[in-house]
Amino acid sequence: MSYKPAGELTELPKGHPCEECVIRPITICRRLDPRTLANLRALGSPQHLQAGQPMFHEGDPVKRVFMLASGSLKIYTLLADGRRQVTGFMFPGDFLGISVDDEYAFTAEALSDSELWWFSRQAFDAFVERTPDVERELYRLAAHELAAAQQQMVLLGRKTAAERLASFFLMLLERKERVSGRAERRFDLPMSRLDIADYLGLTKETVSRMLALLRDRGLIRLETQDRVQVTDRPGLEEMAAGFGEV
Amino acid sequence: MSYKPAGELTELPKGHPCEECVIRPITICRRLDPRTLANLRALGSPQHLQAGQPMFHEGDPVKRVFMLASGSLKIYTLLADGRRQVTGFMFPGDFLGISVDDEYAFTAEALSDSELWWFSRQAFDAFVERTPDVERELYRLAAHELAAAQQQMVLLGRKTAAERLASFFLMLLERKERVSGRAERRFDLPMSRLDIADYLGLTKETVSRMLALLRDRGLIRLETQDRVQVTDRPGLEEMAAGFGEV
DNA sequence: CGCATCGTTGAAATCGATCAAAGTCGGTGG
DNA sequence: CCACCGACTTTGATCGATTTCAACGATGCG
Repeated sequence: MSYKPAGELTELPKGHPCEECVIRPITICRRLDPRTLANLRALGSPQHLQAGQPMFHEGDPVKRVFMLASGSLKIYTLLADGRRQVTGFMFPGDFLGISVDDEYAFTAEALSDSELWWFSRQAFDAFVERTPDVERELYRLAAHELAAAQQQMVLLGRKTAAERLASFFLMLLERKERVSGRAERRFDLPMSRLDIADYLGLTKETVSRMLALLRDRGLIRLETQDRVQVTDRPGLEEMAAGFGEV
Repeated sequence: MSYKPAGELTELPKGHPCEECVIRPITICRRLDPRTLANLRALGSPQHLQAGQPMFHEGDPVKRVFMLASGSLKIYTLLADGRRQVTGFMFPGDFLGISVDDEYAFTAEALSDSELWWFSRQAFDAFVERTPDVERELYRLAAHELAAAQQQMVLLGRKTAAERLASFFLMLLERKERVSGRAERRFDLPMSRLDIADYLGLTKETVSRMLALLRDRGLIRLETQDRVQVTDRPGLEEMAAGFGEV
């Protein structure tokens, strides 16, 4: 195991504006800048995940901290009878696994072949202990994620199926823009229709139908099954905000 | 204005297990112990809110940090056409208002006549700056709240109306137990049926019907319109977990 | 090329929403 | 003390958005 002292993780961009930060419940999922990412590659231990392979399960003890280097993951919780709620997706650069509890309250599973680096939990904790500013950074990230969680509650509690899908697409587009730093017109859907449905509190059939609806209204175009082009962004934003129909 | 230097806020119980901690999106809502509460009463400035009166609105600049001393509040977000999602309720001892952003992304409104104490945002920030352990405490609280937010996503995305109400009741009961430190059989509903509906992503009529259903199944009894007695807790827990019917 | 998986589309069913009316509660004033 | 008023809650009947069930189509891999 090529683990190195956590004290070397000083390259974490503490003052970074971090608008693209994403934290998962009881986790930090954070987009790191490329330079830092390169540094972390050297410090952590690599791990490969094939598409569909779980990174950990609900109830697993929390022993590691992860950073996703390539690929994508879904994070979900199951009810006893199999109903599933996807609570988030992870993309390259996201950081995950910090927790105050002893067990994961969810499962993380690779959507596509993925590569990640990990650090032992206790070493990371020690690093945080030694580096006071990181504490603030973690808190700031958590606060951002709380805001995102609140938005998702509005989506799940009060938005229609079409509004949910429009909101989801805008989220993916905006995230891509924050990462690339420039306006984007298209984005990928690395997850299945079922994954999207379980994220939006719908069924895969409804997702498929709403996809057709957005397409027929000229808001989007499906370049391929897993690639979307936004053809009318203001229209999509109206739809997401609840002005799609009266 | 009787504001005092934030440096005197050293009575915050940093090592406190904090299982009853509640944080609202972009906020910390934290149950403080009675001794600390007494200290804060002396340090902060008091404010009264009558039932129905908003504490602040979405878009207000975040200038203060609040602690609820008595009464209760609801926190909600509105969509453009008036649809409302209540994202949380605040109870005595909860702490609220820490944010990394400059504006509130929600509205907080008193459910009943309430009393709260506030501290200026910058003074509180300065206090946090000066007291490194508080940073960790804040982060720990945020992580707890993220776990709660995830649970709420499962509720809103995948639970039936009856399951939502059962889950909500158990939440209120468990919260009361954490605060009192002993088993409880009853709890109050300071919020209206509409508030409950907007929290659970339902309508007030459905809430009323599900209330009748839980009552008719012998899981609860309505002592008064706003006071519930749990008569079959295992049954209520089954219902909340999704085993109510197959 | 054929199979398996995933996605789309159609028809019927259902849960919760909406519309409507009656009941309850607390407060107010006669 | 009681009658009335208004707001909230409950209950009933119907409606509709989304789900469920079913079949068909597309895509990708061996």
